[in-house]
Amino acid sequence: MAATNPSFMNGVPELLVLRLLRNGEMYGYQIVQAIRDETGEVVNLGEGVVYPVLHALEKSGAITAQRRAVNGRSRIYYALSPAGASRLTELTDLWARVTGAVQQVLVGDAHVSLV
Amino acid sequence: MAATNPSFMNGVPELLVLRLLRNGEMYGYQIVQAIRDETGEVVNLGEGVVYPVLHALEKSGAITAQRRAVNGRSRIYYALSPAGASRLTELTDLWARVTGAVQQVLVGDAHVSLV
DNA sequence: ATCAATACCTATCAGTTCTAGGTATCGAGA
DNA sequence: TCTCGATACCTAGAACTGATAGGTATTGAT
Repeated sequence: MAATNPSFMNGVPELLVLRLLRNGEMYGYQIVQAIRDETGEVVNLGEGVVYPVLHALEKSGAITAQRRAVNGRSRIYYALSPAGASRLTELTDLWARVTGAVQQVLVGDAHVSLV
Repeated sequence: MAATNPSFMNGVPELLVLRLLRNGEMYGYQIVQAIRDETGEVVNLGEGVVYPVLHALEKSGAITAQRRAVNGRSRIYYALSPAGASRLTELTDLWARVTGAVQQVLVGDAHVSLV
């Protein structure tokens, strides 16, 4: 990151996880699948990516964890905290700003070579 | 990267540089400023980022370099090669796919928690 | 004479994602 | 019964890349 530059797509996993949790609690394995499914497999984050993100988010207080047994399977359900909601808003804004800025370059013809 | 996952925003600097050069040749310092200006300072890539990208692109044959003196200043002008144009198309597509996929998650309400 | 701007460069740090494993349970099918 | 795929969790280390922080040299303005 840096005060100057908004760490590009770094944080995309974080953004996706937070956004998914906004619709209700989910557990890790489910999140992994949801990301794969909802993006039409364009984005396919492995468990090795998602779990550490979840742990970091929990540690930072953005989400809360609650172990629960369902169908004889132990799952850890995560829920968005108020702090997490703020963080989500923040990241969503950043995402919009950055993609918008890049898009502007992609579309624009501002620059014209005068050699 | 990986066969499975399209290295997120990694490559944004590369994408921006290639796109700028599509409008005509430019030199490094100019590119740094163009990125800053055209993105309204949202994206501000330092010279330490841009120059290495230029060198890598030249090495891979995506752009060609030509040293020229202008106003007593030595500049290295870069121009897009056909290979670079292909690469640009490729990256632009990837960019659209990834941002589209993320957007889909950001907007969608597909997931509903049934607990 | 100094200092900001121009114009180039590289080495190293820092941060994240990806890979590649590992454990354990459940249910279906051979 | 035994196996194997799916479910569900986890971590360590590799790999990549952008960011930082320097460095050199010239021009032109104060």
